Amino acid sequence: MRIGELAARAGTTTRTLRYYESRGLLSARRTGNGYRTYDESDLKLLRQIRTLQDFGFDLEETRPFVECLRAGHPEGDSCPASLQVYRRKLDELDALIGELRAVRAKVGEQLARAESARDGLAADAAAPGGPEPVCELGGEPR
Amino acid sequence: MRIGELAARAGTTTRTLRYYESRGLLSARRTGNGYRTYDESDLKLLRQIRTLQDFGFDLEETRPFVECLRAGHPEGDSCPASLQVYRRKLDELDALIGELRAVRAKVGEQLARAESARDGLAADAAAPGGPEPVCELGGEPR
DNA sequence: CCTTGCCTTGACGCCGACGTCAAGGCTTAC
DNA sequence: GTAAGCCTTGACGTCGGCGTCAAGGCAAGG
Repeated sequence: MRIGELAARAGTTTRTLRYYESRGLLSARRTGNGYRTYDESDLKLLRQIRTLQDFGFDLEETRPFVECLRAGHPEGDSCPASLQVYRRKLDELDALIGELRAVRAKVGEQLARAESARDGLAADAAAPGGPEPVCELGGEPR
Repeated sequence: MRIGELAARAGTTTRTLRYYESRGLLSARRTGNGYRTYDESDLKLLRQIRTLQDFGFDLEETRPFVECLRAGHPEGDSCPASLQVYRRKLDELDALIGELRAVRAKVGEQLARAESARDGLAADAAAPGGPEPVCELGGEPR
């Protein structure tokens, strides 16, 4: 099949396929007139890349999977290098999720504080004296 | 104070401050020789921006906080527009965290599947008999 | 023959938040 | 006077993953 069909079947664009080729992730045979041709194995490879991309892997991280498939393995993750990428990605995800939860907690705190400050503005103004009763909600949302 | 000192006190660079100014987030008086000058309120404003940036807010999202401070409010989040940004960010974070957890689960699954496939492979190889039982486990695409 | 619809390579555009270099001016210290 | 260390504006570079032209070639149908 030619590039347009492959792109359509993989749910992407020809531009993307040429880009992958430029990055050395996808290769193509050529017909007499210079057109790229692909077969089912290329589609499989492409789908592997797209799946990983959907998971948030960047292109370079898909390379081991691609090479694994090219080496004749049944799946892109049939090779140790691919498993390593999985593991690294899991660590990254855990770290990122942790950071995001910490940020979420802080932003939640800020919101609560700011809201109670607004609510408490009248109360504070009415009750002078004590040091800022600034909302001790240590509560974690979620 | 001049731009270098402000940058140092805020833990950032002069380039960043000029960039903020170009984006209309930070303003500066000028001395006779054209140098920018800042005061403590500018530092406060800048720190507000940096804090939000650390939380992952993009620059545009800090604008309401900046305008709130400029309007004379004691805190950048003393204004409704800022609270709205907080709420939007909380929603975004929740959504993002949810997606990441879903991805984490899927990647974890893939890893487990691939690892057990490898284990199975070894077992198959160790077992004398069939010639090349190359992995019929898991989901075949297509 | 002409249009339509594929395909080719090449190259610039985009986004965000700056980094980095260029070329030059002011001030202060020695 | 001259070097050091600030400052100025302007402009191009970075990173990823493509989008979007531009200019042209090839194949098939009417």
